[in-house]
Amino acid sequence: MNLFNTITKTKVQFEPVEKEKISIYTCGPTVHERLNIGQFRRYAFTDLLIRFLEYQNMSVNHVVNITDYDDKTIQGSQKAGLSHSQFTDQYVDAFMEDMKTLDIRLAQTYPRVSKNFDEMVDISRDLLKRQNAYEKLHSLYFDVSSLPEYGQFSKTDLEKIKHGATVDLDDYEKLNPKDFTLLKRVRLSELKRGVGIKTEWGNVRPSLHLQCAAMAMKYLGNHFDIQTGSRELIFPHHENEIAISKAITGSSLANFWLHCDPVQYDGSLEEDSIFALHLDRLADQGWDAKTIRFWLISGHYRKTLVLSKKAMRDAQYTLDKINRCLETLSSIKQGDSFEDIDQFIYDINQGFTTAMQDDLKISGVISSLLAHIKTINRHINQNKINPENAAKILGAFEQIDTVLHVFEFGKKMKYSNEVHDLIKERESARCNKDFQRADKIRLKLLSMGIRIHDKKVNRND
RNA sequence: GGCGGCUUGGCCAAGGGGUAAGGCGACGGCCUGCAAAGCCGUUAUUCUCCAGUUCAAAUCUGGAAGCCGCCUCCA
Repeated sequence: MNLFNTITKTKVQFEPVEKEKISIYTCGPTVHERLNIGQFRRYAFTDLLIRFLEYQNMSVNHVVNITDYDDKTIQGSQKAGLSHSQFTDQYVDAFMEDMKTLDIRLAQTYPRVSKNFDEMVDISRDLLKRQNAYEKLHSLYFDVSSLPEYGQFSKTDLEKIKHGATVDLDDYEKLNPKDFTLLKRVRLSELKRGVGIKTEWGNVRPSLHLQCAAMAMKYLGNHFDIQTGSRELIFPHHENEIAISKAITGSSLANFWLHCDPVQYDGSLEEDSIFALHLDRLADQGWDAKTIRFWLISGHYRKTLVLSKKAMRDAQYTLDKINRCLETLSSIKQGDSFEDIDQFIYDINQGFTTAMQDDLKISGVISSLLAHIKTINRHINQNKINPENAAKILGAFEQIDTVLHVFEFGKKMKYSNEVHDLIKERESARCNKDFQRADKIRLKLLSMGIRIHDKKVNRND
């Protein structure tokens, strides 16, 4: 399998450190607010990766950190008048709930920053000893000049970056603006609220870079397989994480670094900004969780994904098309035998596997699926599929869905009695050629959200 | 100001030296009581623009424009 590795900036054959036992770290959320839909792309593409590795019989140990201790959570809890854990717990719960809704495979571990301070302090001490870090006014900073390869990962030329472009340099006391914070001394007001970890340098809180580096090393070791994140994390966050790791162990932490592109929102979903588009806001607008999931994974992870009403509608159309076909397959009672069914099943599997192995090329997956759907529909039209054939095909799609998790199988329609009666009534009206009445019932059913497809299985759309 | 990425039909999206997959939409046909669904067919002489290399460029090279990301406390 090939993956695009940010270290080499090319697609590289993926070789696990330990055969069939893959370790993956993903930069998790800061729990000071509800995540918006765009922020889930990172987890969605990682989900696709993990489930595909598992599809290929590898076991995956996945770690996602929870940043529950930083400026935003500290300030947020103060503002809300809650204890730190009261404040962060509600957003951790919301995050887990949303992950469940999006059917994203749970990680093995969700370590919290607030429970792993010791390792962060240890690393800082180590860096200080190795002279990769220095103390200034009760804060610890990483000395970037101590690491010659610093900047290579993100292709950053330190001579050319504009210092203070995104932060106010007056807030820092670093020797060199290029250096980054490891441990930051807490403010007096924060100290009074009990914020901060006691160390030999004073009461401090860890920087994001130190947090991720420490937890990745603690839970997955000094050298593991894959770290995933979003493109905007490459610099400075991942560059700094790698710097910490290189200074201590000489390794770049993960062998493979994967980054997804951002989500762009066009403003067509009842909110001006994507920040207001939480998962439940989309649900309120009638978008199904599987549709949202399909939209999230349906664009290649290294391409900008557009969020719009049309994009959601397109996702739903495509998904419906596939589901309709699957549903028809499952209702086949008799038919002629599908010629070369085993070859056809093989093609379905190959189409999927080949595309996924090429850096998770989901567009290839979808176009292959749709081509096969077309073939299946053609055979159904000609009555050239028998129940055994249908079961085999459904089995192949079920296999694929262990990775995608978007299809609907054997969705048993729980029609109310009223609906049942209406459908029956319409059938008899049609038999009696009372089409006016039949059409009226069809309209009524439609208003109830039920679409009638004659000569096919009645289904709820 | 620096670094990096992207730009393919009305829209979404493949292809990455050999003559433009697929989906949505639109149009025509089959099926249907009519629809819907499904099937069949049509829909880019051309890939943001300009120049170059080549027998051959959407694909390679150089330049321009537009959009996007990052520039050390957003993760």
